[in-house]
Amino acid sequence: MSTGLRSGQVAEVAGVNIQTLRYYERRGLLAEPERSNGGHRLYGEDAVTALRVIKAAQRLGFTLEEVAELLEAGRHRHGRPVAGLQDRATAKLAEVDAKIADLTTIRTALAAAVEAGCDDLTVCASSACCPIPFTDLAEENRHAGPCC
Amino acid sequence: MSTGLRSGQVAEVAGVNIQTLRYYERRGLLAEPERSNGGHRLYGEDAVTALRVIKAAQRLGFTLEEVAELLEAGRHRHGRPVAGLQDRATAKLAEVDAKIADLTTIRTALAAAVEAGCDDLTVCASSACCPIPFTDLAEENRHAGPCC
DNA sequence: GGTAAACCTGTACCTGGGTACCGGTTGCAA
DNA sequence: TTGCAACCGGTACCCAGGTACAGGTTTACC
Repeated sequence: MSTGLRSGQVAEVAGVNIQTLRYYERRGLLAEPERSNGGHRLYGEDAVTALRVIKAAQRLGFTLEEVAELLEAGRHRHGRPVAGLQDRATAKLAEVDAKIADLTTIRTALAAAVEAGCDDLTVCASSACCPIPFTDLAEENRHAGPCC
Repeated sequence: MSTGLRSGQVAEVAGVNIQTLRYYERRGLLAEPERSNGGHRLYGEDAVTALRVIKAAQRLGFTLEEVAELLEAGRHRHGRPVAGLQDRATAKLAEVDAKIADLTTIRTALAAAVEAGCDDLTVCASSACCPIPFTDLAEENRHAGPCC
């Protein structure tokens, strides 16, 4: 049996904190590795791959909870696609689109404020000529997303 | 002197929680209002405006801390523009642009994964034909922003 | 066999933006 | 005047995704 990588090495290679490894293990994202006689963790190369997958999924907008489910499903899939991966990815895509749209609105307002040379927010708020759409901004729900 | 609005009314009109009013007061975002003899808060109409400003600024991407600074600066400006409002808005604009760019990258990867009908992330990670750019995703720093 | 670095577990803390609960007052109307 | 809703201050808790610290063991190298 290969001796395996120690936690510090895995953390270094994957660019994460050692504590994060243990955190992911607790959260069920990372399989429990072998141990040395003394109880130190000994990881296989696959742990590094697993970390890359987690990081990538996170970047794609999945929460750790969702990543855990996806990985769990992958663990006992038998040739079949992971339940809902396609659906979830499609839903995420819609979320990302919504976020982009929202940020674009924000961007427009911000650009207008810069353009108009806004001086003081409080004054702006009670001046008719300020381009910042205070009311609209306050009204749209804050964390864009067609979410639950 | 006008009797003023009670906290429940302000909260209702501005669409925030009563606790939030007190929270903003603690954070220095909302001026301390008058009090009734019994110690109940009595707000003027301007409090509602102030809340709209805060909410708008938040939506524009400023943190409460930044909003507090901006308002504080506005409080003792004497005709001059608020120190740095233009600069900060411009910087925010750049941040927002960076975020949009980042989300666009994400969107592309996500769309590719959907398009390719990806089945299982773990399998994808070790298959050369998967379009998800695992390495790139993991490498780009996670919270897009040219920030500090 | 000594010693320093790496590792172990468990628990507490961090950020940001609030929200909830508690036991005790006030305000207002009938 | 009595009753109940609204309010008060203070403190604790929520979310996600980690990070830090304390105090004790193990590993690795000389």
